[in-house]
Amino acid sequence: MSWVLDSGRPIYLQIVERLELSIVSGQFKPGDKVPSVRELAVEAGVNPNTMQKAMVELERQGLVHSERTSGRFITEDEAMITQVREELAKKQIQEFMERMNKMGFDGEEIVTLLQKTMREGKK
Amino acid sequence: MSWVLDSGRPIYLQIVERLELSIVSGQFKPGDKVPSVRELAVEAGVNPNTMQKAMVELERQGLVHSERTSGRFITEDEAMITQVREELAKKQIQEFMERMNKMGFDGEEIVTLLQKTMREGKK
Amino acid sequence: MSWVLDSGRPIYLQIVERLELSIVSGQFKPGDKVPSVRELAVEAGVNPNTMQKAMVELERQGLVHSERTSGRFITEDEAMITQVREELAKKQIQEFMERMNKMGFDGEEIVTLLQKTMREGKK
Amino acid sequence: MSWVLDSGRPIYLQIVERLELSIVSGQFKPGDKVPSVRELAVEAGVNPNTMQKAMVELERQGLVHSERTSGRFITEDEAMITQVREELAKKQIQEFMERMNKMGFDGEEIVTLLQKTMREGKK
DNA sequence: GTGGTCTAGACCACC
DNA sequence: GTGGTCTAGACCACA
Repeated sequence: MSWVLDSGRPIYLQIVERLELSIVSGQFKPGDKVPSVRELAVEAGVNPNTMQKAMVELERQGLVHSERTSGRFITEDEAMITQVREELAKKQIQEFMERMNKMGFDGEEIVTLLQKTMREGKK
Repeated sequence: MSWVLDSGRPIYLQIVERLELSIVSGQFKPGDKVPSVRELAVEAGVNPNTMQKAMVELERQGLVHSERTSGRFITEDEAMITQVREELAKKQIQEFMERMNKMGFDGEEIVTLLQKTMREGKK
Repeated sequence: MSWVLDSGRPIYLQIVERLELSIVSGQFKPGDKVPSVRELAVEAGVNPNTMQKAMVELERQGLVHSERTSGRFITEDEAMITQVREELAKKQIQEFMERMNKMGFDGEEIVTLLQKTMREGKK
Repeated sequence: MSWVLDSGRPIYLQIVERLELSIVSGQFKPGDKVPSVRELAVEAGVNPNTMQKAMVELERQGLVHSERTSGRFITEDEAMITQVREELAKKQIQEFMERMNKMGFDGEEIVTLLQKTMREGKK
């Protein structure tokens, strides 16, 4: 048993993930201007370079694009956003099932529990 | 947007969770002797006080109990373990659904995707 | 007429290009160990971060991969190298033809001159 | 591996080359008046002395000549222009072939690729 | 020793 | 003001 106590995860990747979520969940809409690297860095309490690194990654994925002097913008390619949304979902599902499996729940049990939880949630 | 970058979560609680998992998943079995606080602290790379705090919490829950002179042991009350197992599962499920909801997936979609993932996993 | 006097080109991209050439031309062979970021940075007279940025780009392309503690290595996927070789060639050709066109040479003339140059080169 | 990162090439020579191109490509026509050194220097964002040096070189080559009081003019000797055009072309070709050779393409391959590129360009 | 990450602070080009 | 690049120097995990 050797543990990494949370968050050996690079900050810039945590930021990337948060921004991906903001985009696929519609908090940022296609075409929206993204706040400047410097602003975001201050908000997040990180160095501008770290934020920059995160933005570069988002750009590589095609979720945002930068206009030299006017800022960064969310892609207007909604198919791209949908695709990322599905990738993120898949990742969430796999991690979730891994954790559940580790606790000894098999697929059917998971589905059953999930449906039960949903039913309770509706009440 | 104001961010806490990962894990303001107290270390000892992260440890508690990991130990709970080890127990409900059967890595530690009912009646097993738990390694000494010092050993565990070294393995986890944390201060013994932190590990101690984690053990106290597990005791409070009833998952382990200490025999004054001979050390700590996993509870033999399997019902208790089962109960914790289900609580943990419920927590996982709720967190999972929260994250999925945030991405705009509703309950039905989640179940569908999950079943699809299971089918793929079997191949 | 507004000029950028050479090399507004980022250093890290110039480095990337040089390394691509070294790889596709066989100076670095598949599986070869790449000198450490720090060594390369000293040789090139740049900051290690700049060299790191270049290596990350090469990695993204798949031309090299890094082994956490033992260093970086040229990919052994020769098809990948061949592909990059062809991309680089295509780029060279297009830039060349653009320049020649700007001087008023059309395709046929270019080929003719090129063949003439080759014949002279052989003497 | 020891690198000179781009363009130790003197600025005035880079300018000379650009002006040669402007002439042989017909942007400046035989007999045209050349803008003043000051104007050109401002456009290019260089020191007037640097631009002056470039003009002197062009004069040496015979591509422009200065009329003491009325300014500088492009030569009307079209044969001279043609000659320079061919020299520039030759230089381009040689540099191009050098680069391609370095990547391991031989003459025939180069011609083949070039013709292929031309065919694609026409579509 | 390796790669990877992060910070702090600077300069540039563009508009 | 924006994004982009670069330097200098630090710390970490891994083995």
